Amino acid sequence: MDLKDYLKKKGLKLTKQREKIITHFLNKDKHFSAEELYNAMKKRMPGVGYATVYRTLNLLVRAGLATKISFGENITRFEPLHRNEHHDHMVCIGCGKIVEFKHPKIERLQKEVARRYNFYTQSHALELYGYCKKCRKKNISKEKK
Amino acid sequence: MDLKDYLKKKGLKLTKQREKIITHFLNKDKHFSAEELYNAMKKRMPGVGYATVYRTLNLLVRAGLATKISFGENITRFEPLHRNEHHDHMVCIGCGKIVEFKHPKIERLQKEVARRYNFYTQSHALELYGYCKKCRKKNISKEKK
DNA sequence: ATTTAATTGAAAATGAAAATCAATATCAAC
DNA sequence: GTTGATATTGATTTTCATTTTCAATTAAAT
Ligand SMILES: [Mn+2]
Ligand SMILES: [Mn+2]
Ligand SMILES: [Zn+2]
Ligand SMILES: [Zn+2]
Repeated sequence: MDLKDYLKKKGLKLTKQREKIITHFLNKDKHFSAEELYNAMKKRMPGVGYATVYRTLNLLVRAGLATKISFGENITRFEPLHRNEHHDHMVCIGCGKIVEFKHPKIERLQKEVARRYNFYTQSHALELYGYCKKCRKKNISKEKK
Repeated sequence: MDLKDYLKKKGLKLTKQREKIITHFLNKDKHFSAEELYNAMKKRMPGVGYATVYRTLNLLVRAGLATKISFGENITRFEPLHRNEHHDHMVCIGCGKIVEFKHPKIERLQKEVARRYNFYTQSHALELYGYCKKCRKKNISKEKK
């Protein structure tokens, strides 16, 4: 964990709640919303406050250990960055399932477009919205009724 | 305008404010936020209410003449759909400028990935965040100071 | 012109996220 | 280990974007 380095550098403290929230967040490989993470933490730390979860999540972003992402809902989600492998997302609008994928060729073509427009890209977001295999099947059987 | 068809079909009415808001929105080729459009309309229709702008924008989405998009800010933007040509976006995080681009090859590769994962794509979002040429220059000259 | 239902603007309500603040916990210095 | 400065906590309030409510107004079909 080079979180400790960050905290020391900034004169911040490692509290019990931070430790537990961060451990939970970084271990589960999910795209947590603040609410989801809060609910998960309540079970292990009944006293936690909502605000602490928000604060910790933002701390992780500042420390470079997480990023904010949004999947078309009007809520912010957070994604651990410790694996540090860039990827994009497929989001099932039926069940909410999120599938990660990599596609180097697409990445390359994105750079190409940017260059064409004299645009200096810092980050990008690519999301496919649709139905996963399961939800697709469900939809088809519904339509038949 | 096949907006009138939609209104008739749904038993809705074409009011003065709707007419003006919609005309303004569809003519300017911008990615309006509700607030921006409200401010633009206030000048032409001092009495308009904020709620009416929101309602009209949502009406356009329901009618299939606009879509909601979000560019990483925590506000919703609306994009006219009348040209009906799909495109993706480059967003300048310096000046807010939005550049539209098309890249059929990227689109094709997206479909390919989806197929690979048995994912049935309904829509997608691809946004490049970075600096436009102008803002790039500004940044460089700042760094030198 | 009459009637009916949709629409409007103002204000209140909502929901996610951030800010406030008094009480508490961390941790570096002793 | 104790102390003390200061960062953090949880509860609460505030903010901000968006939606809802509601009484008054307006569109448009008859
Ligand atoms: Mn991911
Ligand atoms: Mn556009
Ligand atoms: Zn699904
Ligand atoms: Zn710019």
